[in-house]
Amino acid sequence: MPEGHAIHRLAHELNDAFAGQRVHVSSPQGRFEASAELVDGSTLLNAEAWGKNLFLEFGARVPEPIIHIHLGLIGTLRIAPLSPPVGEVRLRLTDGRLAADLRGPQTCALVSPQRREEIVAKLGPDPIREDADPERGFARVQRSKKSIATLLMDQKVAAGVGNIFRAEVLFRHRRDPRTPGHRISRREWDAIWADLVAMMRQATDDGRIDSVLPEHMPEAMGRDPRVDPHGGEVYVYRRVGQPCLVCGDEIRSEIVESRNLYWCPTCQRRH
DNA sequence: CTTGCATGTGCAT
DNA sequence: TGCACCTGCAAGT
Repeated sequence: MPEGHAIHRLAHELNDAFAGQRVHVSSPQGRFEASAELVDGSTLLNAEAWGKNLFLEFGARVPEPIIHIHLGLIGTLRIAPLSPPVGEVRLRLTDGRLAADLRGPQTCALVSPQRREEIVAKLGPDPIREDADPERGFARVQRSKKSIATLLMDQKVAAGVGNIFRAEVLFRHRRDPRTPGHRISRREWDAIWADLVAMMRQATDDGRIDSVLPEHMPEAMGRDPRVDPHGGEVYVYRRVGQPCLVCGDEIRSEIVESRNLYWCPTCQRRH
């Protein structure tokens, strides 16, 4: 579920299902019960995504209560026809026809508009948002000795980018993931940013990450047509030991800062 | 049945 | 750098 595109998609789905309506808000599991009661029966004004963060704005009270949700690694939020909750449902929104169930989030908290601004202020530009300023991301990259792979996972550099997008965008730009940030030129950053915008917005529309370009389609390379469990066609993500779709060399992986990093040692060089 | 792993983050050491 | 946390699923015993 949880890279930025999935959160933006969820915001759209929640708005389509509930925005402008009064909703019943509950916490079947109980862990969010007191806060759920405070907004129960009020109108969902808007659901908005910022990077991997989701904000649900409710009316009928001043200041407006906002539910801040971050799915973390394992959280899910799914909308389905109303039926009795199954398992550990932290938060449920329902209009009587559809129900949105939140499970296993890293964060589900009632916050004030001020608090929400503090959370947003800590984030860098989000490629999916129209208001994003890539300059802020480049400023951090340019003065850092950290690798571009590490920097792309930094939410202050590009909010919403996760392990799949960082691996795929670096492949698409033939860039060695270990290249220090200060060696990334302005021109290259602009190209990487533009690609993140394109890939992440497409993924938001599609509900899956397809990074492989038409000229490298897996069929042409004799690849097993089964797509990765994350639900898309990728060049390097989780393809350790398999042949690169471009050069045929074996895709490598290494754990960097406790996350798996994937890359093609032949296609991705320090140039 | 048990273990390990996952598209993530923050805090302690 | 390591670990805790949140949950579900797949693979192993």
